[in-house]
Amino acid sequence: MYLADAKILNIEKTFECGQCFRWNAGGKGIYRTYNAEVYEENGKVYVESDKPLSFWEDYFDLDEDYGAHEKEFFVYPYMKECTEFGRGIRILRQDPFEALISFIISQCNNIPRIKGIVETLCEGGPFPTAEEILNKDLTPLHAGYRVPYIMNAAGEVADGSLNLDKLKTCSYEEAKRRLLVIQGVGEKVANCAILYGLHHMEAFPIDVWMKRALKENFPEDFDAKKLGPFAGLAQQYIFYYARQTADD
DNA sequence: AAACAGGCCTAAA
DNA sequence: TTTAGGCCTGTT
Repeated sequence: MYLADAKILNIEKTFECGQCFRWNAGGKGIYRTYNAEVYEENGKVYVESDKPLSFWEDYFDLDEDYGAHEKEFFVYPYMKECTEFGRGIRILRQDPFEALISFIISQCNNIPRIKGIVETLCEGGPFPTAEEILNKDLTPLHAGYRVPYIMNAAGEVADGSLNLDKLKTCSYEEAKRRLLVIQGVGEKVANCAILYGLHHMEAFPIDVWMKRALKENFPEDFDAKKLGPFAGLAQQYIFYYARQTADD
């Protein structure tokens, strides 16, 4: 199925900019995850999957014209090179529960290990539901102190005290206030869950990489709010640029 | 061997 | 309101 022009959707950047953990390179220009494959051919991006095209158009946020929002980023001149470098990244509309659990796992971990733990949790199938997680033995994850955090979050979702779908429709502030109550969810994890899982585009997660990038390349009085309602996209450009140009 | 990795929690000022 | 130390585990 034809999905998008590769200029609009760059799959390599989108899957490797750090927002998701289950898409993996499956050959030249091909990315796979459970039951789906996305590939690029002659400047066009295609998807093969049981799910309908409309699902993927939504998943890749293709209705949104990112170019129209990028102008707001340039209140900070450094955003020019970040944006140029990252253009083609789409902020994925991921499943909120999967995003929440994945970013709980991400704390104080590196990407290969995060991916390993998430894969083990999925056992080759779809991402488990909250109920399935509660019935699982998580020992094989070797996720250490994060395990009780995972169990606790799954418990809240399973018993209905945390309704993630509802948080999609309320304000960014309200969603964050609710998520911060969960044990193991702090400012950073909450913002990741909100941006990648709830798609509130003003969320601006700051991790150690972002902290360094902001300190080195932006004024002392940097304020994410000045980037406008799509600050989360700006964050992705900054983060991706910082990581890709790091000399390690 | 010791330090660190895409944080968070708690205790203490 | 900010800061230090501990936390599971795997890798360098």
